[in-house]
Order: sequence, then C-alpha cells, then structure tokens
Amino acid sequence: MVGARIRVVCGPTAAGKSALALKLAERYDLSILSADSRQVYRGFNIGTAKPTEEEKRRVTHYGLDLLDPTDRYSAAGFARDAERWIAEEHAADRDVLVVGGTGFYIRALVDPLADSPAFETSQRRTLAAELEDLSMAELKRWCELLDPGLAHLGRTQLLRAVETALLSGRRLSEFHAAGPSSSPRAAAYLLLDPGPELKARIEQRLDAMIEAGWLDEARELDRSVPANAPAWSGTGYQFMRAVARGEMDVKTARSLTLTATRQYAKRQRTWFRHQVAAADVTQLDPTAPDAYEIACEWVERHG
RNA sequence: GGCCAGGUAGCUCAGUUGGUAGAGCAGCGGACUGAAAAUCCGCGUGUCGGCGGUUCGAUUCCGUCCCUGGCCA
Repeated sequence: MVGARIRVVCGPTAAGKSALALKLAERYDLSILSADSRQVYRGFNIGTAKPTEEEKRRVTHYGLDLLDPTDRYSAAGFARDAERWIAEEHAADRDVLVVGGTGFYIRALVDPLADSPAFETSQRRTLAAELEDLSMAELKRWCELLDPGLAHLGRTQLLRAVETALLSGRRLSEFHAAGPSSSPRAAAYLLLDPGPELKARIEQRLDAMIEAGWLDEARELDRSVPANAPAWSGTGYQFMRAVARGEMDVKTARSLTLTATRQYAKRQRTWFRHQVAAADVTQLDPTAPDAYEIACEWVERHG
C-alpha cells in the first residue's frame, strides 16, 4: 500500500545512511531516492560514495548519474525530478525511501520552494561575469540596495538575490513571501547520527575510498572533465586530482580531505538540527545494537 | 661537554622598550527559499617551559634547571 507520508533517511556524511536504507528497501520493497547533490554527477563514483552496480541491481535507485560534470543542478530541479520519480513508483504501487545528506534538496521536496524565476544561462551570463569579480563587501552593498532583507546571507545567495532583482525587476524576497504554488508534503525523518563515533567512521570510509581507487578515478576524470566543472567541488576531489597530477602527496591529500569532510559533516548537523521540524524527527544512532529493529519499526509506523 | 638559536592557543608563529597576549589554520556555534559536498557569519579555547631573583608589578630583565634543533668537540 502506498503511503501518503514520505519517509526520509538523513544525517551527516558517513553516518551509514546508504547501508541502512538498502536493507530497509529490500525488506519493505521500497525504491531509494537519493537526495545527494554530488551523486548526480556521472563518473564521480568513489568519492561520492555512490551505490555500486550490485547495490543498484538489488534496489531501484533514483537520483544518480543524472548530469554531466559540467552541468549545474538545483534544489528546485531535484524537487521536480523527485516528484516525477515518486509518481512513477506510486503508479507501480510502491513507496520510495528518500535517502541523503543534502538537506536543502530534501527541504525543497518536502516543503516546496517559492516560485521564483529561473534564468536561462544566456540571460545571466553577462551579469554573472560582472558580479563574479565583486568582493563580498561590494556584493553585500548591492544586495543592501536591491533586496536588503537578504543582505546578511552568503555569497551564493547574494548573487541570486542581486541577479533576480536586476533581471526580473522584483525582489527575490518578494517571491519568497508569496510562497510556493504547491503544498508541503507530510514527511517523517529518520535522522542517523553516530555521535562522536562519526569522526572515526569518516576516516575509515576515506581509507576505503582510497583503497578502492579514488586516485585512479580522479586521474581518469581529470583527462576529460574541465578543472572548473561543478562536480569537482565534491569533498576531496580537488585533493585527489592534485595527487594524480603530482602536485600533492597522498598523505597531505588524505589529511586535507579528512578535515574538509569533518567540516561538511558539521554543517550538515547544523542544518538537520535547526532546519528540520523537530516533531517529525526520529533520532537514531546507527551503531546501536538494536538500530536495525528501531529503523524497521520506524518504517512500519510511518507507512 | 662547549657555543648558538628556540620553548607563547590543539598546530605554525607574531608580540609585549616591564602593566597577565594575538594572527592564520584546526576547533566550536550559527545562517541558509533554484550553485547547498556550495556560499557565508560569529567565537580565542593560554600556568607565555620549570624554579628562584630584581620590581608596586615579570610572559618580557637577571640567574639557574629542563626540553628541542643546529654547529663545534
């Protein structure tokens, strides 16, 4: 039976989301919908901890290998695609299990973004080139002028605010205030976090990735993927590429990747701690002896 | 063993002509409405190697000891 409520397994990187989700999906005949902004890139497999071919045969996965490394995805694009995948599965009388660490994507699906303009690349190219060179302070001043309510945000957000104001003639914050055209979904979250144990798990997984040939993958990708392609921003890829190019030793790359991954996990924790409605969240330490039983109970309870 | 250079935050270091100290990185906290593994904002966490001495006051000056590195034996 297809449920009205959408199930989401989330948490910081290396918490064990994929492994648990795979078991749950097999047991309850669910499909997995990956909410991961890096696993959408074709060819970037090892460093993004993408499910293996074997795992993809066991369970249907959505949200993987959607884009060329030079393409840019978006939370809104993800939400739109996810709606389609969910509809497909529901048509087959099956539920999906949303699994991922990209909190923004999950939010865009559960709590739709406001309808705001998406500008064509051709339309924004000139402006983007202009804004690119602006310092943070200058960009802030522009935003202060054009859409002051958003001027406290980060560079990426400032760029979009300024761009929207200049290209559409309306403030992005006005679009936000007007809200979305579709209504929010009911969602249940299973928030995985092994606590202090996460640090060691990140380290173990990194070594496993290197062991599995991450360096070779980076070397291979470096041959065909432009250095400034968005896909390279996945944690660690720039360091592995530097090693492949002979610009850095493995030990340094490993150390820098570890730090960057911990920092990413910290940002994810902050997101899930503050940006997800607490009432819908079930916290679970995936290393607990009864973790699987609790997860099963969670799946059944939210069916 | 002698000489020299050092010992200051978790790390690398700056600094105080004597008034109990500050940068980067790490770390911690936070923001996030179409780039989100992105992009930003905030926070210094310290027996200034130990023990004595001089001084109203020593991380700073003096003595001594310990430790590290280099050179000479």
